[in-house]
Amino acid sequence: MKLAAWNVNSLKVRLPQLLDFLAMRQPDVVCLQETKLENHNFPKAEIEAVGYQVAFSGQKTYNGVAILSKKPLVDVQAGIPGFEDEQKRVLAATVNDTRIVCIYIPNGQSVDSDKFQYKLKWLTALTGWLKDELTRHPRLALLGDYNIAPEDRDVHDPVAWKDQVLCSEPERDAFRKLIALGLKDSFRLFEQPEESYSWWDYRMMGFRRNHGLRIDHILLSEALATHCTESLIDRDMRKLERPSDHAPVIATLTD
DNA sequence: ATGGCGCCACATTGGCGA
Repeated sequence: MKLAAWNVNSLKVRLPQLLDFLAMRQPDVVCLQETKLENHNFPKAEIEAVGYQVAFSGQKTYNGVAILSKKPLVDVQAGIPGFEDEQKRVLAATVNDTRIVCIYIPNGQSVDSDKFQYKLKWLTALTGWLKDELTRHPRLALLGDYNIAPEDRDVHDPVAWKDQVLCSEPERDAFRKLIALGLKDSFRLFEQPEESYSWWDYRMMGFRRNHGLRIDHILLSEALATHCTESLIDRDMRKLERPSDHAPVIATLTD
């Protein structure tokens, strides 16, 4: 089973690239973030036409998440239970016996902003819910845009980014609390190229200069991690015309 | 250096992302 996560930065604009990605990589499950579409505008027919079922939770302009799957999606759940949130950032569904949790963690803007406090509260709520979810679903994958670079090696310029949003200690501590639930960062299960990133600023030729951060992740529960054979960042999608600023991340599991 | 790019909307400028 091949799992993927991709922040598309507007599915309306990026639908052709998504269809190319599906055709080229043939993922079994894809978690999308920043669809930026209300549900009635979701391109359901176009995606179903190429062999995927879809579940989505969107809103106008900002946020929005979706799960695509070749196999049926069951027990679909939007949002974190018990956590009031207008922003559409979480979607969970079961595929076969695997629980797929698609997340778009808040950006936080800057460490001294209200949005940063929202990010930390959000992460606490997510972690509390996942602890329960893991007892119900030992086979669980947590995929998406985390807006956290877990370590300095995930940052092109750790000195410039030190204590800045996406790299600060409170955010990295929240990431470690997710790991402490028994989740593995699939990317780090394998030897990887130096300076591997999943997001590059559109500005100042960020991609060409590889000025990036690794903030998109696929975390796997122990039961899934032992079956993971590959995990990579698909930089090819970032090279296309009108790319998303994020590259897809992919993890492959044996059945 | 608070610039730069890309997307969106009560749009032709401002908010937001990361």
